[in-house]
Amino acid sequence: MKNQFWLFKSEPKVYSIDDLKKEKTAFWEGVRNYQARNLLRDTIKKGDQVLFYHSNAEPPGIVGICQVVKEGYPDHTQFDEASKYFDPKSKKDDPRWYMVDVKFVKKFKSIVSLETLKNSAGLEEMMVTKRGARLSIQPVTEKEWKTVLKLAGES
DNA sequence: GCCAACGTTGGC
DNA sequence: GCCAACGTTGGC
Repeated sequence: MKNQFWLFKSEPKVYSIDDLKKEKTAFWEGVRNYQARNLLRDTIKKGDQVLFYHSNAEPPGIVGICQVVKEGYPDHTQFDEASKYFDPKSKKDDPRWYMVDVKFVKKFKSIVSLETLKNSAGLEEMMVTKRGARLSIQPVTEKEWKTVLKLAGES
């Protein structure tokens, strides 16, 4: 199947593009929202490309690209009592939460800020530009992907 | 730090 | 199964 495009949000204070650059690959842990879980478990495939978005940042925006290297599997932090992502209601034989693995691809020379996204033609329907769009894993169209790369000066 | 938006929980 | 209360997200 043709690769799909996504946008993953992360708070840079928790996990930034620089952390991923340093570690090369990472588990995308801690997603605790059912809609996002369904995407991680069922829809996101190996090879899919991902815009890395910094939320709760100054400024918020897209800072780079990563790629899915392992498809959805149970998020081990849900069973770890020491983790802030621990979920006492999740069963080992019926895990509630899933994660994927991603690898670093590139960091943009400069951030494509949320403000820029909102002011760019062709991105009017992009989920992240809509108010109240809190979903941390969002689908991105190929057209939106290309537009963002152009804005970043990377295409 | 405020608060709007929205998801989840729990009493009934 | 409704919905009020509560918690979280995340821009500003």
